[in-house]
Amino acid sequence: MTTYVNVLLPLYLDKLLIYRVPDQWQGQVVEGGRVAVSVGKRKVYSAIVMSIKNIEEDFPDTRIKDIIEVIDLKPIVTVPQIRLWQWISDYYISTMGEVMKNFLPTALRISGELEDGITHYRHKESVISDVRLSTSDSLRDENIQTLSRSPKQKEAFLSLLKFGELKGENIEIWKSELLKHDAGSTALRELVKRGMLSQKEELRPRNYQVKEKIDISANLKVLTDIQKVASESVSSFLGEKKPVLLHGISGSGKTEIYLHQVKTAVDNGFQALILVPELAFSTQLSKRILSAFPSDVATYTSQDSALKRFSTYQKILNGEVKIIVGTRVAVGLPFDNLAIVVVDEEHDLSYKQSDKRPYFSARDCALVMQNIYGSSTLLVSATPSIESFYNVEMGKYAIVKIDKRYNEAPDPKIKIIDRRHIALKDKQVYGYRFDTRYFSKYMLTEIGKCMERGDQTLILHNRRGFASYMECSNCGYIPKCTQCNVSLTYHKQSMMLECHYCGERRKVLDLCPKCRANMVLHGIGSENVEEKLDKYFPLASIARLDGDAMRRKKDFADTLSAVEKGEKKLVVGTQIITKGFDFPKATLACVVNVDNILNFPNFRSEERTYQIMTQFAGRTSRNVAQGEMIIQTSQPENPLFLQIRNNDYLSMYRHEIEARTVFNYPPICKMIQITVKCVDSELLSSASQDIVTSLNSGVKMISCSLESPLIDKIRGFYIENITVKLLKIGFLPAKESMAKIIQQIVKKYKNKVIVSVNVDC
DNA sequence: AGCACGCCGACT
DNA sequence: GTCGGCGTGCTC
Repeated sequence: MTTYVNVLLPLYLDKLLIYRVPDQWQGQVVEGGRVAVSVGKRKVYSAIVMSIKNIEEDFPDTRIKDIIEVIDLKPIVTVPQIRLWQWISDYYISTMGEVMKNFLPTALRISGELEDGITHYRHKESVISDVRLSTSDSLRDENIQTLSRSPKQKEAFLSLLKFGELKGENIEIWKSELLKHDAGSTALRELVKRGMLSQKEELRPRNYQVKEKIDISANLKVLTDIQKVASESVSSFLGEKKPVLLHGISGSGKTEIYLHQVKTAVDNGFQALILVPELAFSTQLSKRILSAFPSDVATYTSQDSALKRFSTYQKILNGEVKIIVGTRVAVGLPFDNLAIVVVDEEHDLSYKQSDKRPYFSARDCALVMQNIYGSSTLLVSATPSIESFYNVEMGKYAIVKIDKRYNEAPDPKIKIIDRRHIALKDKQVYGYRFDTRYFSKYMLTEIGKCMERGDQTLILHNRRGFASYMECSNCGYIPKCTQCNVSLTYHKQSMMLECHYCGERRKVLDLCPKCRANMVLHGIGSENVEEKLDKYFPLASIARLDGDAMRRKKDFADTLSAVEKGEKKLVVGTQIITKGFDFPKATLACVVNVDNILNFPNFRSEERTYQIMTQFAGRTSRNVAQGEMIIQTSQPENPLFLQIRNNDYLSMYRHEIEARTVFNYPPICKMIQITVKCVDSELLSSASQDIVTSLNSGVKMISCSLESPLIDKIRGFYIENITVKLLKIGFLPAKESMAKIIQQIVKKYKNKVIVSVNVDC
């Protein structure tokens, strides 16, 4: 009788591998636990045991290796968790190995190599090497006496007594812990020399407490009458196991409502998951959620340290934590009795993983989790995604609306300015030529008034850098990236031309390299907006919050706290300033050029513009006073602006659904994007043409079109997109035939072109 | 996806 | 003679 295991490896592999369990590990392997195995010639991985088989005679295949060791005696994954992973792998046309790689914290993996037949590897997580210090408890007073003339050593010794734990006759503590409590390492060395301390190197479990900073005194607020009514109808729909879309304007207290729902679940002994957008963690939102619950709560995001993620993962398994506040990766955690999944800011694009496989949507996972875990789904937004609202209209979701603000603040006043007239009309007033092209007289006047009031102004500009591109005034030469088909962005502060796609940087050119004529600047970036405003309002202190500023974490935090304190009167920023930061003193929001967002070539750009504008306007309504938003555009006749002004979500929705029906876009159909990349443009076009042909003959679909994207070359790879539209079939995996054909194609063109498939993009 | 194996050009 | 280019095929 021999035991074999089928294991899942964190590799791009769509099958399980079989290993033999040698006698020494008999009876110790467990389904859902990890084993260490060697793969190929020299790699060692930790693999998850998916099934165990006992067979009378030996397996015929001689390639089968033995497992190296058993790592877990208890499962580290749960059955529903694996079912969700499997759904993600099937639906998004990925592999289980990749899904595992995406969701299993790195600390639960092994790194190692096989050398000369000997395995050198270590568990990243379980133990770290530390020094255990101990001192005799009975000699404590005597020792303190002796140390009276060595203040440093005495301090260290007292810390040990204070923070150490009593173990039999001795008081013990880990050295690394003690060093955190004002004990110097020299002092400790002396104490050891004097014989008052003994030290021993030991392996220490890594799973020590990572405490969240939680304000225990804070708790859930009592709901207002309006909130109570909404909360009760949410409860009753969720009771019927219907997903609920909670549609409430900003400032209506949606957070309080879902926190009460979460509390109910946890009070009944269940787990709860609150999903938040990626950027929400630098904002008030996560602090507010964390402060609402005195214990049982942990965060889980890809920005948390590996150690912290490991610790949180274990705590969920051990039942030490009931509530998870996390970004999209948190859907892959080992829940087992999950009662509710809340998706806050449900429309946010960061719920879709778009930078690496699997290209999953955490919002859609939340709905699938309802089938897997039996949990309820609560989607929350002030500006729901068209998809979710469509599902309400189709009767799949229930909707609960709140139209009233918590503090009864009036709607912000929204003014639309025609950019086409700015240069002509306002030029004479200011006498400048260049500068007045970008700010209307109205906008500048309002900013001035806002400053006089002592309030803050937020200025949104969706482009980083100083100028979009440089051009030769004589021959029209434009500096472009060598690796990507885009013009380089001019960054004045660093005096560099930078590619926003691959990061390539070059020195700024003063003269055209071809004809030695002067170079001129075109387009305006956030750096330039900041500079221009500084000219108009020389006495104001201006903060810039954009990707460039955010890269330096410390500076960003400093700027943010200055902004939150109200020290900065003008705040210039890219999209991040529209998200959940609190600007307590902001009463004016300006959009320099909304067309940058609106003209983005994507079928969702109008929806996004509506969402961003509404969210941005909401930044000014934290106050009781009426806020104002000014939007500059070259197409004020676009009905979208009327919808934004009137806060008329429904009209926007109807308009969008009509357009998407005519042009056949989601949510009317299911859309899959296949991206084909290759360094050789000829090979690329023949391969992608071939892919379209085989899809057309093999899959039943509405349409399949091939087009070059706007940026058709990035990092030296030429790119073509194939857009496939299929009939909507809910959350069933893309038709098996589709997946199969795509897999065949990927195989056929392997090492020639790179094919990636993005479902529901 | 990695990564090793394998078969042909320019070098100490 | 060898180093190393990247085409091909496998991972129990």
